[in-house]
Amino acid sequence: MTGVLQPQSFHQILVDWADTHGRHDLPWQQRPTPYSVHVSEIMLQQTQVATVIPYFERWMASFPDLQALAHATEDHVMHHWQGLGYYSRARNLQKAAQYLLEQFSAHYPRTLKQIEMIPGVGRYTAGAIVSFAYNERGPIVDGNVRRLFCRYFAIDGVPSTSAVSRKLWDYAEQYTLDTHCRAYAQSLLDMGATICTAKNPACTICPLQTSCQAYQQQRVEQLPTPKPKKQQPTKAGRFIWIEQDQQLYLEKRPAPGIWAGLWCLPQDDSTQVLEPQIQIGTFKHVFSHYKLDAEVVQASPSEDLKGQFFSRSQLDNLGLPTPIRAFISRHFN
DNA sequence: TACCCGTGGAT
DNA sequence: TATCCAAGGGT
Repeated sequence: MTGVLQPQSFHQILVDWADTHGRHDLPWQQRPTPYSVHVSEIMLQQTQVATVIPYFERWMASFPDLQALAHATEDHVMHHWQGLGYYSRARNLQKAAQYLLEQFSAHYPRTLKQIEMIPGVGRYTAGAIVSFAYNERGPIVDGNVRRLFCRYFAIDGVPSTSAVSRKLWDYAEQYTLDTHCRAYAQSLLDMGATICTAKNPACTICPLQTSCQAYQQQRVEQLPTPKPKKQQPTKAGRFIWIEQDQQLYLEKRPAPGIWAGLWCLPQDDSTQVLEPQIQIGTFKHVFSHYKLDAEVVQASPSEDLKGQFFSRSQLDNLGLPTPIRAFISRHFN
């Protein structure tokens, strides 16, 4: 039995391990700038690396810098985010570009505190930007670090609770040195992604095995403490199909709310149906916190339509929710 | 604190 | 098929 390593040793072991076994070829690791790091970190929130890569490439080609993003149309921005989910990330990213343009003349601030004031940037993302873009000291706690630390230090309790979260950030502060900052931050993420994984962790080849407290206690599979989950409700939804002259009527979804900023079939939230309606079709969709059981019914154009009619080719340049785009592609034309 | 906010990969 | 969960932040 042995205790945990001191920060210096811990740091060196991870940096050395990552030099050989870490990831070095991800698109956002090539010539990182504050902007490219910022974009990639936002896209990577709750989203797998493989999913992000093509989105990142398209984004950087269309919005190569803060100016391009700040001046882009919202529709253009949302079209680039279509399918990634959590669409407030995209709207916040553009807000951030406008904020940085106005407040900092398109130069990212240098301090963690200032970076954390950028719309959509929290404590983790601020630390990541400082680490990856500036190669300066920026503690990070994300899902990877959470898993690694909960196991390495044998931290009990649900990580999202304030007490455990505070412990995790305390360890992050204590174990983040001011040397090899970029490599260390990346090593934490790589360890979490390839060794200290949620399922079937590769303890046998882990460079921290001998001092990992969960490993010594044979509790690797039990940590971090899983959050008790509640059953998600199923909601019924009704969407309206209005077609005229080979064009389909869509409305832009308001913020806040689901699919904010995306174009969508108008939703009918009234509970009572006055008359039998012609049904175009149905679809089901699963969100992170509820299920949607939807039907789409036909209607005729009325007076006060707030949205617009679009031809099929025009739809290609809009941001639409994934299940709505799928439904339309099955039923339009 | 608890909930809101999407989608798709992995098992 | 069901469940987990993947570089979180805002309210």
